[in-house]
This record gives sequence, C-alpha cells and structure tokens, in this order.
Amino acid sequence: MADLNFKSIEKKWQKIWDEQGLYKTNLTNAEKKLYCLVMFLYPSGDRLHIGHWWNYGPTDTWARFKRMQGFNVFEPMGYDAFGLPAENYAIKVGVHPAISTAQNISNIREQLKALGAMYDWDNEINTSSPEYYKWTQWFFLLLYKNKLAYRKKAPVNWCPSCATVLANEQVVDGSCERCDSEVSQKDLEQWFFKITDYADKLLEGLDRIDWPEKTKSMQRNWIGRSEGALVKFQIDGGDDVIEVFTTRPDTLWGVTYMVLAPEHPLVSELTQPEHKVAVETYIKQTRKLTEIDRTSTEKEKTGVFIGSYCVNPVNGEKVPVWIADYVLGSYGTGAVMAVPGHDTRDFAFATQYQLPIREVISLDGQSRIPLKEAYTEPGTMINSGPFTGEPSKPGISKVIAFLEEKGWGGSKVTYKLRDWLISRQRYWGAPIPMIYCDKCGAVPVPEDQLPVKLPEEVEFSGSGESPLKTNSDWVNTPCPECGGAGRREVDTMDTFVCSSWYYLRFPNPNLDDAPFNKDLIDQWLPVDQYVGGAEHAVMHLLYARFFTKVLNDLGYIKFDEPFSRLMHQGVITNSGVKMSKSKGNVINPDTYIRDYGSDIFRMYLMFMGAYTEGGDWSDDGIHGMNRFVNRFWRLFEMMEENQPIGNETKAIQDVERVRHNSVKMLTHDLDRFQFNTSISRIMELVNAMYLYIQNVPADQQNREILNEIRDTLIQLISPFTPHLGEELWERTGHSGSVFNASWPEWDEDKLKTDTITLAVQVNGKLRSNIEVDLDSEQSIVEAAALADHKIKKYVEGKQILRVIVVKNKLVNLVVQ
RNA sequence: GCGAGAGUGGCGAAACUGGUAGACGCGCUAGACUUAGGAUCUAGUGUCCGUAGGACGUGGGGGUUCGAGUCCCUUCUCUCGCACCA
Repeated sequence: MADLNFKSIEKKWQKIWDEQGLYKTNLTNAEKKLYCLVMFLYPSGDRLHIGHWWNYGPTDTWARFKRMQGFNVFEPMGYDAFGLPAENYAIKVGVHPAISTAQNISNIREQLKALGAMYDWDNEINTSSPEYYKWTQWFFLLLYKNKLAYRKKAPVNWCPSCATVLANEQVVDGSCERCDSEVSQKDLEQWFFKITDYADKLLEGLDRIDWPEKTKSMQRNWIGRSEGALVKFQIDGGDDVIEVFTTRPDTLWGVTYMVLAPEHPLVSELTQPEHKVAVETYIKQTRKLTEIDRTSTEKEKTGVFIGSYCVNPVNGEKVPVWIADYVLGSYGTGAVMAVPGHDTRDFAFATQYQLPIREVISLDGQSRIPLKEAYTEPGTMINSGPFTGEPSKPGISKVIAFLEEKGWGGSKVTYKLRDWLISRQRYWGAPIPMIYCDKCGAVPVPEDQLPVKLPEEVEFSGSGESPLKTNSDWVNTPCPECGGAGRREVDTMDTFVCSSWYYLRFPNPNLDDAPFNKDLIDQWLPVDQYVGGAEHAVMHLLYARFFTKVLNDLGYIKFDEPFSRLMHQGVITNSGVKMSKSKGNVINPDTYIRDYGSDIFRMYLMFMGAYTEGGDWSDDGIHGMNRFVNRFWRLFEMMEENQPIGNETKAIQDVERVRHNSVKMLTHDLDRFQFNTSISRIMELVNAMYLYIQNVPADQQNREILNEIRDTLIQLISPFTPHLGEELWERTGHSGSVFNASWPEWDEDKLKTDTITLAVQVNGKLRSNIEVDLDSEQSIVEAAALADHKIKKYVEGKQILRVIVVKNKLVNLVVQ
C-alpha cells in the first residue's frame, strides 16, 4: 500500500462512478425516496469559490449519508443561466450571452465534477435553453389564462445601473439587491404576477413546513397581513370619498385631521387654489426623496394642508385634509385618518403643525389631557359617542359592525405584499409570450407556438430600452387572433420566474410535451431537503411557493409546498468581510484542491464550524485535516502490513465502545447537518484504533473485531471523503461501491461499562472521582464517596445536610 | 427604535432535558525515531500560586438552585432581519 495519492484516486473513482452510472437515480421507484436539492447555480465566468463548496460539499455529504441509510436519493444539479451578468459581459466584450453562458457552463460542470458529488448528470437543466424556457413561457400563459398575470402602468422600481425595473423584493433599503445602485421610481406599463391573491395561502403554509423560524418570520413579515377596518370619509361639500384603512377603528372619535399620500389620486382635485403652489412644491420635494429618506423614522415629519375638509362619519366633524410623505401611496388606501392622541406618528405630526390632539382611549377611563405622548395601548373608550365606556379591544369589532350597519365602512384586511413585477428591459431572459395587435389588444402566443425563441441578432446597448426591440424581424409578427400586424412583447421575464419551478423539472428534464410529468412529481415532490442561502428568504423562496400553490389550485400537482425542509448554509467571510467579486476578496479553492485534494478540502470546510453559522475563512487547520486523512490511510496500511491474527478480548472492548459511540453520535449529528462534531467522532475512533494497534501486539490483536471496525471506519468517512472511501472499500476486499453498503448500526449495550467513574462534589465543587459499579444504588454511592480519602477532609467534623446522587453521573455532598 | 441570534483557552470550536466546562482539531512544549525533518509516533498544554494541593474561570453585574455556559433579571458588544405599513 503506497502513500495516499488523492489525485489518482479522485480521477479513478470519478471515472468509475460515471461509467457505472452509480448516481443515476431510479425515479420509477419512489419508495423511500429522498429528493435532496441545493439551490442551482448561476454560471458566471468565475471559478467556483469557497462559498460554493461550502454550499454543495456538505449537502452532498448529507445526501450520501442518507443514501447509505437506504434512501433512494435524488440529487440533481442545474444552471440558472439567464441573467444580467452574461448580458453585461456581451455589452462590454461583445461575446453573445448564449456563447459565454455555454462556455461558463461547461467550465463549471468540470469544476463541479471535481467536487465529487452524487449529481445525476443526466438530469441537468439549463434555464436558458429553449427546451426549458418554453415551459417558463407556458407558466406565464397559465397564469395569464387564470387571471394571475396582468399588465398595468404603475410606478415601478428602476435600477439605472442594471437598466431595468425590479420587483419590490429586489429592492433592499432603496438600493438594487444585485448592484447596490440607488433605485428610482418610474411610471411604466409592466407585467405583474398576482401573488397577492395568494397572501393568505402563503401565510398558512408556513405553519406546515420545517424551515428556519427566522425565514418563516421574514416571509410573514414581508406578506404583512394586517386586520382592521375601511372607513369612508365624505369630502365636505363634495361628492368625493376618501377611504382609509385603520387597525384602530376604536379610535375613530379621536380623528382630528386626515392625511393623504402626496401621490394620492384625489390630491389635485381637492387642493384649493390658494394652496396649490405649496402643495405642488411639496409633491415635487417628495419625488426627489429616495425611498430610504422618505421612510426613515429619523426624519422629521413634514406635510401641507391642501385646503379641503372631510367629514368624520361617526360624529359629523369637519377635519382638515393634509398631505404628508410619511403616508405611503402604495400601502392600504394611501390615506390615513390621523389620531394623534393614540398614534405616535400622528402625535409627532400634530405637535409639529399644532393640530388638535384628542383623547379617546384611556387606561382607566380617566382623562389625562393634555397628553404628553400618544397612548397606544388598549384601554377604555372615552369621548366616543355611543361607545364611551367600552373596553377598546372588543370595541374594535363593535365599531366595525357599527360602520357596516351605517354603510360607512367595514372590516378589511391589508397586506404589505405587492404583486410581483416580472418584466425586465433586458435581453438575456425568457421572452414574455405576448403579442400586441392594434385590433385585438394583448394576445397570448398560442401554446403550440412556444417557445418564443430569443432572436440572436439584437443590439446590446444597455440603455434601458429592451434589446429585443432592435430586431424588427422578430418584433413584427402576425396577430394570432386576426392575422393582422402584431408586435411582440419586447421585455423578458425576471429570472426568478425561471427558478420558481425548476425543482419540478429535474425529475423529467427532457420532457417535451409538458413542463413535468404529474405522476412522477407527485411521487417525488415536495423536495425533502432544500439547501441554499438565506438571502433568498423573501425572493426565490416566496416565488417558488407561489408557483407551487397556483399549480396545486389548478389541479396540476398534489402538493402545495415545494420544500418540506429547508436549511441555510452560513456565510464564509474573509477577514470578517463577505466574499464578493466586486470586493476582490474571493478565496479560490483551486490551490487547496491541487495541494490537498477535493476530499480533504471538503472535509476541512466541514470541520471548520457549524454549517448554518458559516465563519471566517482561515486555512490554519487544513494541514491538520491533511494529517488526519493521511493518518486514517496509514491505519489501513499498518493493518495490511502487520495483519492482526489474534483474538484478544479485553483491550478491544475499549475500541468497541468508542466505535459504537462514534456511530451513534455521528448518525445523530449528520442527520442535523452537524458536520464538525461528526468528524470529531471519526477522529476519536481513529485515535482509539491507533492506541490499540500500538499497545497490543499483532499476534494478539482481535482480528475479527478489528476487521469489523475497519469496515465501519470506511463507511463513516465515506460521505465526507467519497473518493477515499471507495478506494479503501475496494482495497479491503469489498466488491461494489461503499455507497451501496448500508450505514453502520450501533448497539446500546456495547456503550456500557461495568464500572463507572463518578464525580464527587462537596457543596457543588468537584473534589474527587470514585469508581463504582454501573447503576449503583444511592446508598452504595454515598458510602463510597464518604470513604474517599480526598473527600474525608472536606467532610470531617461537618454536618452532612443532604446528599444528591445523579445516577451514573455524580454525587454532591452538601455539608455545613 | 423594534425583533431574533450570538459572545466560551493563544486560535477554530464542543457541551443532550441544569449535573465533572473546554470533546475534536490547530498552534505550542518536551521526548522518541531519524543524516535531517516543516514527516511520523508518544506525552503535556484554560489562567494564577505552588511540593503535595489550592484559588479563579463561559462579555459585565445581580438572582434562583445542592449544583448554572445552560434558567430568570439587568447591562455592554457584535451579527442578521424589520424599520413611519396607518
């Protein structure tokens, strides 16, 4: 047995796996199926970095472990291949995105193979291939037909650097999620998916899935369901009605003014001539503010009176109408009834502009006028007409009923969630399959004409005009309805549309008459284990759930949640800074893989720390992992050269105990993605083996048990170092792949020892250790503890008040 | 500002329902084998004082308990998420 040559064994086993099709999943058998999916990757021109390995390596280790536990594991990989970087590259260098993407994919596929994962390469998918995006377009039409896709002109988020609009989810603190540029507002006619129709379903489903609580709460937060009332305020001396949404209808009697968002449609109509200049100036100012400035809680509240009044329906009072930028046009009705006595924002505004503050809720029914701050807690309704004296909490529904009865309003649920804007003014995406005809309007492309292929000949300007516009041959097409002159939609779809359904495609990536095979995916989905970055919490993960729910509603699939269990890998930083190409601090794994091999590198990553935590990159310990894996290898070398031939039974028991303990702990830890502690269990077993082999002569060493432990060791390490595992499995005379061998079992009885060392404490402080029989009675333990010579001096001449015995753990003597 | 999570040796980190803090590893020290070793093996390694043996130790302060890294209160620091949502 020669020194470990990882290069040759990696190549050797990758070739064998490939030839034997070891990782081709038999999808016709869904018994004990396990669909393990890691978020697919964007094929950029860069090499895979440490973050990719951190994402894919451990997940593959987990999948291999599950396979050995007897699961029929399906672990596919694909490419989220549409997107801006390829197009920006085309603008800069002139290489067509289709060419650069194909090149990147073929490079990345090679790198992925070096990782040695169990990917089923026959099931690879590429979202930019016509065979795939045909079905992305089909989904668009499906949503369109079901009134879940619509076109409207609306103020939308515009990223000047990406030269396209963005969905709300892609705007982070007023900046582009992708490039950090400040996002501005533009009025454009765009396509939306009606995800808001699914707000309640998206909320409800969260209770049924095993996801990190944090992610679920982010989604709940994003959906932002809020229950309250809609109240109609008639304009004084006019026909117009201002509708407001409020969660506190119980404070209706405390309204002293009304605030509209500056962009509210009634503003211009209600502005009186003498206020016009001020109002217009204010609106202009608001426009200039970025979303961040406008929604900053730090900012002092501003606003102007527009000259009109409206009437509070419950008491007939005239209240002035203001506009203020703290009221958002996009939430609720874009109008707020201001109750400064019981809302901190209204209070601040009223104080600023000396508007009246009225008290209508009181903790105990006693008035505290003048209020020093808004009282926002529940209490007793006061100065509230017929409701005076009512407790405010139940008062909410009573007032709602009252409003309904009078026709002044009613109950209402509002959401923060907005419809998903999917149009992008870019080239490298799936074309939206719509045609505009002067006679027939917007006409969907008939399904049998899909895919609407991306034309190759376009001009990439990056100007913000859709590049597809520049190919008039492509744009001009007959209207499918009337045959007259039609024009194709020139925007493409957000790439999040492509990734909203890719997990459905993997089992049947080449199906050409449907996006997926219903029978097959009803058996194989939902995904049992999904792994990916937490940054997708309210984007991809919300959109994918939406798609699944739509398909479920329309009867296409049986399940309504795509990912049963979700895990987020942590982030690997470099000196505390998140790695990114733009910062130029990306650590390339290539040199490590060259020096140590993919197995050792993967295992070192997993040993660094908790998977979900991530951590700061340092290669300080990689040398130690190299040492360990070589030590592991040498153990086999030693056993081969100096074959154990005895049947000694005493010392071997210690090794057996470690073995069973290692198997037990590792099985438990691996299940929960606790790779670092799993690895330390293997190390413990290796250490125990070394001790044994070095202390017991080979002619006495228990041959049979050692051979068993040897096999166990290979099985335990294989998910971490798959190439090494296979090599050792073969060298120790096994036929077939170690990944077809079953995961070792442990025997609880083997973990026990006859005697056990107990800690002896006096007044809670450790003073000695005693040896007693396993499961000894309290009286025996107590006597043994008192007999201990070290303990004697702590107890002598003192009164023993209490003796606490924790079975097989410790004894604590409480003395005075 | 609100919410969640975290803070443990020189370093990466362990510790199940409160029960011997620091598993496993890096680094370091000593020894062995060596022409040599940045290889390997063995032993040691929380801090302080020491001869046995002690004292102190999980961000700080307080509490509950026979016993607290773990539970409670308070405070500091960091990370993440949300942030005028009516």
